[in-house]
Amino acid sequence: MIILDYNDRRPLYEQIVDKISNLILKGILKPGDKMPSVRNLAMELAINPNTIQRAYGELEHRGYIYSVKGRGNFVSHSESLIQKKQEETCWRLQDVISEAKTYGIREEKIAKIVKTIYEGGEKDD
Amino acid sequence: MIILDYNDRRPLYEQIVDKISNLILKGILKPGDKMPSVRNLAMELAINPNTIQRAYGELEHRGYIYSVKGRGNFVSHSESLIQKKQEETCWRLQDVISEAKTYGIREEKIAKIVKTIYEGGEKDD
Amino acid sequence: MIILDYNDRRPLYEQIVDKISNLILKGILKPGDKMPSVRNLAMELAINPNTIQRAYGELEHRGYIYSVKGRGNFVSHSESLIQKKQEETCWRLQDVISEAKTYGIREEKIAKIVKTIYEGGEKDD
Amino acid sequence: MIILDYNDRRPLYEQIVDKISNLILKGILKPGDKMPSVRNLAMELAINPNTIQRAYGELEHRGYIYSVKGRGNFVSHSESLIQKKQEETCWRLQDVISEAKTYGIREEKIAKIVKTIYEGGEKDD
DNA sequence: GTGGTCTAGACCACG
DNA sequence: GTGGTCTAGACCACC
Repeated sequence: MIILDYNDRRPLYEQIVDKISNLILKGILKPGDKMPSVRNLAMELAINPNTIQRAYGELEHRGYIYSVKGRGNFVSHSESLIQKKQEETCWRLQDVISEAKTYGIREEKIAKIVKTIYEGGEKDD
Repeated sequence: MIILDYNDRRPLYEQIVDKISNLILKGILKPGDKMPSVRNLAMELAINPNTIQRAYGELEHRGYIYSVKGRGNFVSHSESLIQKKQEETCWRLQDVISEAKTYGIREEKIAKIVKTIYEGGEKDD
Repeated sequence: MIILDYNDRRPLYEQIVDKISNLILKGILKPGDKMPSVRNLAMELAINPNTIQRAYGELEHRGYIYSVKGRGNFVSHSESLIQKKQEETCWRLQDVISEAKTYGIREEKIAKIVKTIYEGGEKDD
Repeated sequence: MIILDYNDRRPLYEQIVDKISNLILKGILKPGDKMPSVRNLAMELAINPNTIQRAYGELEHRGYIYSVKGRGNFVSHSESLIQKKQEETCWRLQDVISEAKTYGIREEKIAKIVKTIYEGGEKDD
């Protein structure tokens, strides 16, 4: 379900946070679902439980999951999260498009990219 | 000419590389121009000369400048660089737009963002 | 009668101790009343009987209830308990008010809060 | 400057976060001040550097400090923080006062406590 | 079995 | 020297 990239310069725990929060935002992990236990996921990914712990801590901090001692971690019943993600994505869009303009990429080129993505297919990291 | 952001979590040398390469790509620093000396720039930015050295090294590595022993560093007569930058930007565009699609941002929304950026002039960090 | 909050980070048994001791202090459970049996309450709350057992143990330890072998648990004929609770609350009052002072909350503000609470009736978690 | 209480049930890192954020809110640590280095503070408190690291991480997360790699941690130029603290304190005030009412503490009693604290002295944990 | 905290010690990147 | 990440292994509280 999660694949770590050891060439990625970002820390492992951050990769995990990203991957899992995406799974939640996309609805693959649903509110109330039980997350894999810290130790299990650590084994599965062949990394130290502390690293998972940290990722889960961050996810809890950001409101994606909540933990119940002695029971496990669960996906939270978040609502506004998807909205927040959308806003953030809009900011990034503006950044990249401004950059594109600065370096002389033509407006039509962007339109074309948008079109191929929204019509054709997918691309799902 | 360059302002460092100490809150930025990226290393200083990377910020400098970014800023200078942008100045070159935008044509503000022109091919053949002499770069400020390592020691001068270090003084001006109030940081360690090692850090400038490293930034210049990286810039040379990427082909933005070249150094002449005993004379200083100079902006390269690069052409393919801007093209490379454009390609890179295109990849980022595709990434972000795919993400936008995934999280349910509508195609028109993006078109609108593109339009406002390409019509009104703005944003030139 | 009791609602557990799985988001609360405190242990379940502590929540139960709190809730029940409050019911006793408020006079909703009266001295001599029979407590629900461990197994019944466990079923009702859909949790492990061990947890109830532990809560009852703690309540007995604090003098809120007493147990009679083979017959069940009963609310104590406590008097000093409410006094103890009052004292404890006074300490907390002092703490919070001192803190309020430290961070520049004005005396009148507190007076206002006290007034609204003691006049309007409210808040009975 | 900081004293740890090993009897306190809260984790060490949380105690540290509390203590330091209070020092900042009270103005004892001023914006821009350099924090003690992770290793130094760890030595001074005779605990593991990781624990300090975690406390600093949390403080950064909450906006009290910011870190510059290779340079150190610094108190941030926060503004709204004190306001946030005040609001939080107000909520706690309401909680405790409601509780006081529930357990039959008289309004005058509270007024008296407030008065002695705001007139007489201190109490500064 | 679960999560949570802490220690000890290592390694990296940055200045 | 600084902060940041990760591992290994321990111990605790809770269920």
